[in-house]
Amino acid sequence: MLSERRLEVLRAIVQDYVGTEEPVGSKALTERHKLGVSPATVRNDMAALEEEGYIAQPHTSAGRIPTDKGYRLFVDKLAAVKPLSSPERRAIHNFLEGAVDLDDVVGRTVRLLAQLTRQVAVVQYPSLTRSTVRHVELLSLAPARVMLVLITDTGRVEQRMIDCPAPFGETSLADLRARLNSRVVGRRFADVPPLVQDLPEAFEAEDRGTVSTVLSTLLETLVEETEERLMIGGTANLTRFGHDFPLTIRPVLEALEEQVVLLKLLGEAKDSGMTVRIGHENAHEGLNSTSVVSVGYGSGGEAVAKLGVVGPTRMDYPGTMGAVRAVARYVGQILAES
Amino acid sequence: MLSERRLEVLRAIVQDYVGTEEPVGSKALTERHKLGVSPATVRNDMAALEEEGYIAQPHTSAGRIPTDKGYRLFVDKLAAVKPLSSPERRAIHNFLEGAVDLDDVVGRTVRLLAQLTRQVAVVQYPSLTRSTVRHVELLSLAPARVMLVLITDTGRVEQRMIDCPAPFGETSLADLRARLNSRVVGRRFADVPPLVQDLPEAFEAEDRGTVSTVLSTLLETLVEETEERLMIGGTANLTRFGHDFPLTIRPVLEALEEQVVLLKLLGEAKDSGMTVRIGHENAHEGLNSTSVVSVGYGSGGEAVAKLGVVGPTRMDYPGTMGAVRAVARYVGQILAES
DNA sequence: TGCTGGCACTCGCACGGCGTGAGTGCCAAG
DNA sequence: CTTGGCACTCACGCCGTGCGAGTGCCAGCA
Repeated sequence: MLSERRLEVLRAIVQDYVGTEEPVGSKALTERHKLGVSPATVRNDMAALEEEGYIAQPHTSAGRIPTDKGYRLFVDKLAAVKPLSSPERRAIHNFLEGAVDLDDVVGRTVRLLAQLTRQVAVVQYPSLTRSTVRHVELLSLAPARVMLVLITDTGRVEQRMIDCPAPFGETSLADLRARLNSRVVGRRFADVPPLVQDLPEAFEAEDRGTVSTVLSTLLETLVEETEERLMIGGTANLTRFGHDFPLTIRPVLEALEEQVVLLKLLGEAKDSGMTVRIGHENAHEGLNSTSVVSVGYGSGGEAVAKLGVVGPTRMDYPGTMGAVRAVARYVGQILAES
Repeated sequence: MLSERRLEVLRAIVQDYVGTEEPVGSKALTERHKLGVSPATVRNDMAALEEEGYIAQPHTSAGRIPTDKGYRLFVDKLAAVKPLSSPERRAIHNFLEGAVDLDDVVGRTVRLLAQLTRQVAVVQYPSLTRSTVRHVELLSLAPARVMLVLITDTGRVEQRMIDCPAPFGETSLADLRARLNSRVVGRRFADVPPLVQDLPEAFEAEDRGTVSTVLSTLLETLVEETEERLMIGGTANLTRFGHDFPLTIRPVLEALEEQVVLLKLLGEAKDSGMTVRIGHENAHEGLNSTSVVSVGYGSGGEAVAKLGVVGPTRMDYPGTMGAVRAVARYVGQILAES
């Protein structure tokens, strides 16, 4: 177990390195932090910390920088999430307040988060699986062509074109629309399937094929079409990464373009509470020199999607975590209102 | 007027510089191209071209590189758009063929274009103004709350929440829905306003306020909500820009994040035919060292939106223009089919 | 008049040696 | 266990040099 002071030294190293982006030495440390000991002592502590793998030197006889393991210890034990100032909170609220629809909410959130953290922001659209049905609409576009429109409580709208096996009359359509809505409105997606299973039986034999087709399309939309979408922003902040550019930035940009990768990334995070993945903890290779801070958000008490930021492992964890948490809360609030 | 050979020299300079990314000298030129004259002659020609402002030397006694003006002359007079190979065409077609909805079409297009040109691709969603109405749906969510859903022939779906001035019955709603659709389905957006103007008169006095509200929301959606959306991709290709990184890439990433800037950029392009804006011809400062190749595309013969790529001024213009034009054609085709 | 080979000149760039200084590890004393 | 002292180590920046690609000019030739 590391002594109290050694942890303090680690904390100081992380803070200084995050601030200056330069390896930090024993002398500079004692000058900037009142540790109450001499540089020589700090050197001993540093040697111990290095032994344990919490810090490393880029070159012999240069200062130390934290390792992934060091950052991990820092966020787990040494860092308190920094709450935002109240002007900041107000700014967030005002900024999100003006949103007119779901796209706008997500768009504003992503810009806000990018600006606040000065890093790359990722916001997942509220997931379909956990939300509830607000309305199902059926439109007859042609005798044997129906459009299914699904509206969710988070304001998301999905539409599907359906080619029916047989012509389907207006009255049957209205009947199906009414029955469908009376059964599923207000229900969570996961609960829908058993509720509509027996619907075909209520119809004439000739219509049953179409009803089944519509139902299966609806279920597909609910389940399979839980293909999550997301929005990213603040990629320009990547230029602040480091001086050794192309090598660092390239794989990150590539990873960000692969929505699949990002979705997996967010998916791996805990469902509740904040998740911080540091450097090599990220499965995707391109993100090995970045950290991802993510958290779930939702309209009710429950999380329906996740948002977060991607930045260099050398980031201001307390500040970033504070911003991410605050934004998630406010977005949840906004979603609940609309 | 420049002699035939001098134009030929300019063409050779552009081609070589695009290929090697290095200033090109007289000797190298004569070696790689059979100009039939000696380096000394080429030197004289280069001096003349420099005099006219078509090329410049980065440092005294280094090779020449084309100026914006030089590229302009090149694309206007010296370059033929390079048609794609037929395997490439087939690949485009196959890749776009599988799209399931509008988002998917746009997403695939942007990835395709980025991959093909190895640059940043920008695709505008089909504009609302020029398309036609496929269906208007009205849903009663609460006694005085109506949702308006607009479906366009390009597959786009827009929804709006409407708070009614007075409760609005199901029958009135059905009535309005029927009348509305019979008048506007198949119409171009621009033609809709006069067609619905007198609709309120057909309703009871108590409903007129609501009908007016719905109509004005619809018109707003049609016109004001022509706020174009767009999708970008291939930002990772920016890393191939140059060696003097952060300075070059930063403003470009920033510009790309501002959808407004991009929309203006595409808006400035000609409505028909391909537009190439080179370096400082771009109004936005961050894009002064990039060129933008854009073209309109549409489902019918007419353009409904634009797409293009953003790359370094030092780009393969013939190839890029060929790819952009080909992709635009195929997308138009796909849109017409669906 | 226009093209060519020759020639002297320029200057960016890569290379190698050198001095500097921040930072380290070790040690002996408090 | 802490502290001051001390010798050692490199990364980094600076500078001078040589090289070579490229230029401009000029005189000769078709």
